[in-house]
Amino acid sequence: MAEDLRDKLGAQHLPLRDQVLGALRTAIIDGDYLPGERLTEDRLAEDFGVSRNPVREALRVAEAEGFVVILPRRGAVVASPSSGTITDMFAVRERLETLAARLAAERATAADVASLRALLDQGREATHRQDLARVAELNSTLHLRILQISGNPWLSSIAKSLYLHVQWIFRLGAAERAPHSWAEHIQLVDAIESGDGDRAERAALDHLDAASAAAYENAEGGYGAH
Amino acid sequence: MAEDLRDKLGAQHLPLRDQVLGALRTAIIDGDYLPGERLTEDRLAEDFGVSRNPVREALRVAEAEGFVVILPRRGAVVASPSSGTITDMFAVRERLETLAARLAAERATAADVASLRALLDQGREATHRQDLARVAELNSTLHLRILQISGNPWLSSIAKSLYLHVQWIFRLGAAERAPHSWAEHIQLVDAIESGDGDRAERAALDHLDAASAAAYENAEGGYGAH
DNA sequence: TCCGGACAAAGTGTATACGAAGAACAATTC
DNA sequence: GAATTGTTCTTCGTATACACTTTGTCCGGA
Repeated sequence: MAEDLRDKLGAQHLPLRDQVLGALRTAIIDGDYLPGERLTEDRLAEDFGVSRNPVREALRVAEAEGFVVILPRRGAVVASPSSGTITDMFAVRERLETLAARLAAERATAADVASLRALLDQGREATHRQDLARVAELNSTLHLRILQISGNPWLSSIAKSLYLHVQWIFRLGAAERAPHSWAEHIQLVDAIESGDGDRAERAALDHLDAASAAAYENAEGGYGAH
Repeated sequence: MAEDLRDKLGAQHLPLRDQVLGALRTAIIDGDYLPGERLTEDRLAEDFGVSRNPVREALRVAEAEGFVVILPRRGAVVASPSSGTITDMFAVRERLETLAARLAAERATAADVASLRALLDQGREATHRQDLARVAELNSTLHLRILQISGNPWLSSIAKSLYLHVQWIFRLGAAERAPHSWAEHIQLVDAIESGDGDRAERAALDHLDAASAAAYENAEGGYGAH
């Protein structure tokens, strides 16, 4: 994995630390670095083809985001999401994503709704094609888009971070939970379009409950809480 | 301000980056560094008596926490909380702190309640003594303690970060909002002790509404949204 | 006076090297 | 076998260097 990441990183010219952070997040979410795995600075620096400084800066942020745990003088390890973590995360998500749905319903413009519908269409199509990776991607995009439409930057950034962790947990369990969630998505977008905040909240809640149930099922497979 | 901070930093032996981060947060919240003020790495390094590296790492985290804004190749400036920020923050806090109150009500042990009551007592006493700084401190401690009792680390860490920003906004407006909030606090602790989640949520909501109103009033004074 | 561009200064982004100190683990000693 | 001692691996922090951007200044020309 050292080479492909290094190549990708050379291309753009965002600060290296941000590229490293992005690559690190992705690597963790994708399971390239497994929970509990030790991440020494030298190793990461070599994997990403950069010096230790950008790595260190990326690690601190990754710690703040909950992807790694840093033990002073002992270094960083990939965090280990436990089943307790899942419960806690969904409890918070329930509060935040329902708020996002409400705000989105109250504030969405016609263009916003159109962009959501477009994602829905693409999702249906991708589902038809059995393109699970694409479906998962559209799923994310849809959620993130709703957060953005909510127009509350705090809400958006916090919920986004939580959402990344949800994705991580699903990936670890190797499940996609693709097909059955689109019906819920349609409900949600309909509710947002209606402008009815209560209804949007309810739709979001239904969706979350289903997602939460799936997460548990998925976790049963056991990627280890330890 | 360089000297006193430097002295404090030398004492403990947490990683320097964490000490710097703490000192930086405090300096920003206390208004030692004002919104919009430029924070060059060299300047901070000198203020805190450390080299650039720990400063840089602290800055990245401070950015993630929303205290500073970093523009690539242009450096960091202290963030400028706008009145929109206040609205947005309280909308999120309303969702999260009510959840915290509910969870705390459902999970608090007798010892937990006792520790809250102790804080309440100290608060009443400090109010009597007109020791506003101490009152503010106890206020924070109480809130943070409730978050901790909620037993949800995600909730706790997110709400804590938001709470710091609320403090910041109050400090910028130079208001303390000390006396009148203790009655609400007592209601809240009573509700937590009762174990009634709904009641605790309601109490937290009342408290938040009052705090939010005060924040607006405070902001009217105008520390500038720009 | 105002504009535009050359030039200098300041500051970030990144790499590298080095020393000190802590943690983990193995080897050795009693 | 338990305690002690070394050794090694790393992190943590400092210092230094340098390329590259951004910013600010100064100057000449319209």
